[in-house]
Amino acid sequence: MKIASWNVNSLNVRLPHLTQWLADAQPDVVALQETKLEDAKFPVDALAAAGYRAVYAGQKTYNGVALLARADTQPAFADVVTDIPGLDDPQRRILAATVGELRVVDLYVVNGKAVGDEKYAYKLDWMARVREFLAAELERHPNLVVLGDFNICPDDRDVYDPVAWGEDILCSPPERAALKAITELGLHDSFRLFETDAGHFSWWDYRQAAFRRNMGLRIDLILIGEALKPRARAATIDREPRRWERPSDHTPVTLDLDI
DNA sequence: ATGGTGGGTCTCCCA
Repeated sequence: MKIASWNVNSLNVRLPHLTQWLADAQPDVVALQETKLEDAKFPVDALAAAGYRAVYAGQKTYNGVALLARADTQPAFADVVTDIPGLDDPQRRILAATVGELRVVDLYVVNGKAVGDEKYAYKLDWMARVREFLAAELERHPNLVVLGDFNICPDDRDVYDPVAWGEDILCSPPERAALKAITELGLHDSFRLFETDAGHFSWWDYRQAAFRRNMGLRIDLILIGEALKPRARAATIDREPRRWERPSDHTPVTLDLDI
């Protein structure tokens, strides 16, 4: 099966891109971020027409996450979770569900704005709470996939100009440590099982013709538990939708699993 | 250091 993650930056604007990409790439499970839609406005019918079931946790204007699964090949979603237990947070950034043999956790990690900002403190606290949640999920569900927009570059290979970027937001040592604390639970960055070179990115700023100049970052990740590691067959970053008219600033990342 | 572009509750906030 093929599993994918895509920050669409407004599902309202990007619905035509999404349905085109679903038809082209034929993923089995898709995690979306930044849908920016209230649940009542989620395009359930358009996605059903495209062959996909959906679960979603959205809000107006900001954030919003959703999971899609092919209706013809995948069973209904089960055990849906939309909040980190014990965290009272109105921001819709997490969505967990079981799809057949897989437990899937979709994350839209806090951006953080700038090192030292109050949003940065919220980011680090949120990551620590997510880590606790994932530790519990991993105990219950060995076939765990954690994917989404992590808003953290794992290391300097994931930054177009690591010297210029330095220890700024998305690359600061505390952010990287927070991500490492999650991967050290036994969650592997699947892209790095197949590609060790620098220069592979999933996000490019809209400004300064960053995409054309490949001035990007790799911040969209698909992490898999130990049990799934031997089942991983290929990981890709599909840059094609970033070339389309009026694109999201992120492009889809995928993982093929022998499952 | 600044500003560039794009999204939405659209002359401000967020990324």
